[in-house]
Amino acid sequence: MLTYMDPVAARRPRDAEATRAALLHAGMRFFTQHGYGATTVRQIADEAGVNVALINRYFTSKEGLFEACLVEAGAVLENAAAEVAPDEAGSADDDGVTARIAAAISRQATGTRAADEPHSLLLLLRSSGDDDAERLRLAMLAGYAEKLAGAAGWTRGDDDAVLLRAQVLLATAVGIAVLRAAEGFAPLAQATHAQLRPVMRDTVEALLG
Amino acid sequence: MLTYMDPVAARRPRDAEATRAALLHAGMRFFTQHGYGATTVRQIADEAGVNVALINRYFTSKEGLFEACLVEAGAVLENAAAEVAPDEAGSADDDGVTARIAAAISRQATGTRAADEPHSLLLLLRSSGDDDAERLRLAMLAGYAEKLAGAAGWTRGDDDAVLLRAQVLLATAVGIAVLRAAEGFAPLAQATHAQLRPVMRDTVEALLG
DNA sequence: CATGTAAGTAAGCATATGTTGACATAGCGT
DNA sequence: ACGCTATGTCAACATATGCTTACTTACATG
Repeated sequence: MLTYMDPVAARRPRDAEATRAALLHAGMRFFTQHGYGATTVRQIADEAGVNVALINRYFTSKEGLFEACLVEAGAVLENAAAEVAPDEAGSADDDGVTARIAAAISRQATGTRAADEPHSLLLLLRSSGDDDAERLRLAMLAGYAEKLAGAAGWTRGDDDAVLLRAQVLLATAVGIAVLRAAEGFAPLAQATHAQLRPVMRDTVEALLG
Repeated sequence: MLTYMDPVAARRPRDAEATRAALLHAGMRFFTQHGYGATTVRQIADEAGVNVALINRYFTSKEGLFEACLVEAGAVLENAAAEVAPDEAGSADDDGVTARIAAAISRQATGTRAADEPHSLLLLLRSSGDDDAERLRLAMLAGYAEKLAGAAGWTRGDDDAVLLRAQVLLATAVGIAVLRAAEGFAPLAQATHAQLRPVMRDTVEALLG
């Protein structure tokens, strides 16, 4: 997890860690919004207020930066998943579980991220064409779905039908993120947590209840 | 070396309409799969087996081709929507409606399109950055959601809550399309209509029932 | 202060990209 | 057969792109 610093306060001169973080942040923003191929290294460097060559210094290549962004997005998502399934394993309280999942998904979609903070789920939908990155992002998405299924009592080796339903639930979360990214898609794009949660509640209940 | 016309392709005779269609088809494939910015006009022309310059002849620019692709995707989607809501307005048979919607979404996701046939919903998620194209794709997505809501009895001016739920349903369809595009995302990516339909049945019931 | 090293900069290279304009040719009406 | 026009080809352009190389500057350490 990164702590993004105030870009003005980030004037700390010659701080390798800070510029690395700035590049990572800018990369996530652009890769999420425009995809890998449509993003240029100069855009990223400008956004980060940093020289272009430093991308290659710190991340070897554009591709390297992209993979680093994927890993970062995965870490963010890991946190979100932890919220869905607290590790107290004893909770067989189905009603509580579905409610918590619904709330988590709704909050993740409507969550007040800083305006410049990219939505991690969206980054995981972006492809660079590179096989390594492809496997990485696929594994993260699959892992997230398994975590959802796990919250409903599923474990590896169990019936695939449950996992399929969890993946459809993930699909809903993904679709909401995608459609909300399109400004003007009312009422979904402007829906608040209070409005979205009951909808998700019904959806989760239908899929994992 | 002169690249004369492919001798195997039997010298397609000069047919403006055919090459226009070939370019449109190739464009849809590439724009859908790689996005606007990551697709090059030379890729499209090669795929279509046609000279690059013809893109500009028939569509003015890469941007023009993209907009034409959006319109084409909208037309395809229009057909799919017609399947959801046959125009016989008298059907207040809620159970039949939800079942039909679920079947239509499932079929749209798992449908046996030719392998090279792009999924229209996915193209509508791609952005070129151009404002006109942006409005176009947004209107198409919104229209599709309204059609879903309409199948559940909603009409313009009614409670937004119903439209919101229809949009979440559309989000599910979108998310499924996106995740199925990622090869290896089992079991969703390999799910058949028979497997997916009951899942969608429950989802639609929960959202619009 | 001197100096070695980490951090940052500037310029350029090789290739890719969208677009254009001049040219070629097939096919049709006359 | 002749030429006209729609259709298609080719080469070039201006710029964009990812990356490397040689250079400069700040800072910690002696």
